[in-house]
Amino acid sequence: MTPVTAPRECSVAAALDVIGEKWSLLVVRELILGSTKFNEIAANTGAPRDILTNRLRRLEELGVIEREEYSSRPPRYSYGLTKAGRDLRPVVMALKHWGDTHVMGRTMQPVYEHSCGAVFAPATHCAACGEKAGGATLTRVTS
Amino acid sequence: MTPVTAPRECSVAAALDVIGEKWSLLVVRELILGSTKFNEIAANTGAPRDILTNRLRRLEELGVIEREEYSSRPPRYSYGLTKAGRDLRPVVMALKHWGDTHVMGRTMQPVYEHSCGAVFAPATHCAACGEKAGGATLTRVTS
DNA sequence: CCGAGTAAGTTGGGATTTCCAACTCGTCTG
DNA sequence: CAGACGAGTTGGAAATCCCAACTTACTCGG
Repeated sequence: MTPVTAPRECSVAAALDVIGEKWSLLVVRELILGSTKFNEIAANTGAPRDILTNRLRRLEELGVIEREEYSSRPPRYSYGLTKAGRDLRPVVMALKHWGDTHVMGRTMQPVYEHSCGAVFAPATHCAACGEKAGGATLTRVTS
Repeated sequence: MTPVTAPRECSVAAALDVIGEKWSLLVVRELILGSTKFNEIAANTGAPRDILTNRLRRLEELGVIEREEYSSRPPRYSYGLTKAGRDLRPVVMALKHWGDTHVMGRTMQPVYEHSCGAVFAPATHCAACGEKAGGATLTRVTS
């Protein structure tokens, strides 16, 4: 019997521990969009430089990003996503789509066009069989 | 030419302004999982009660959740998702999947099974034509 | 050689948020 | 009447955040 005060154990919470701090996900967005250098990331996200240093270190520690020394003396580093970081793409895309439809409202045009010509809206499918994954097609295996 | 100091305008940032504060997305998760009452949400998320009050008010203001009076005298409210809130499901699912694979590592079982029998992994498809949407199939329409 | 510029941070200090435990208020329950 | 419940409030300490200025180590133009 878990004590009454124990919050739910959950991988959403675990994920948010890693990328839920302010600026973290914007850093990931920047890296997805191709920024690599400290100043670029700072300018494009608007994050304070000291906080950014913090986030970059932490994300590196946790294996989301990696930095590469592109010059020693003076030591200069560039940043990039690891596989784990690249796997955040669906998260950022989902967030982007939600922001487009529910925050930006009607004041902005949709931003992506699929190769079929339609304005892009994401639909979640099963990666194994390719079929659309609605709520009814999914069964919870663990609590 | 945009001034050097302007951060990138972006719906990801806009979305994070709404649901990027600490606890906000966990509140949404709880509502998706079916919690409706203040104490339930507080216990299951672990959020401090005063912060929770704040987040609930803000999310209501922004149209993500709504509260319903289920008893006047003493006034008691229950919480639920609006359409905008329900549309956050893909975001939470994507986050959950990422947490499962990259944070929980091998210490936990995957949690969903698709009706085809495979362990569920999400793949993003175009909602219009149903085809898989890889990076190359998408073209940016606006900056 | 001198001054300006670039890059990636550090630093100090104040402003803002968060956290926690305890308290309220009105109403049901035994 | 003595709790207990449900949904918050409150006060004050602790942790974070933000900003502007500074540092270090080069490179480039004149």
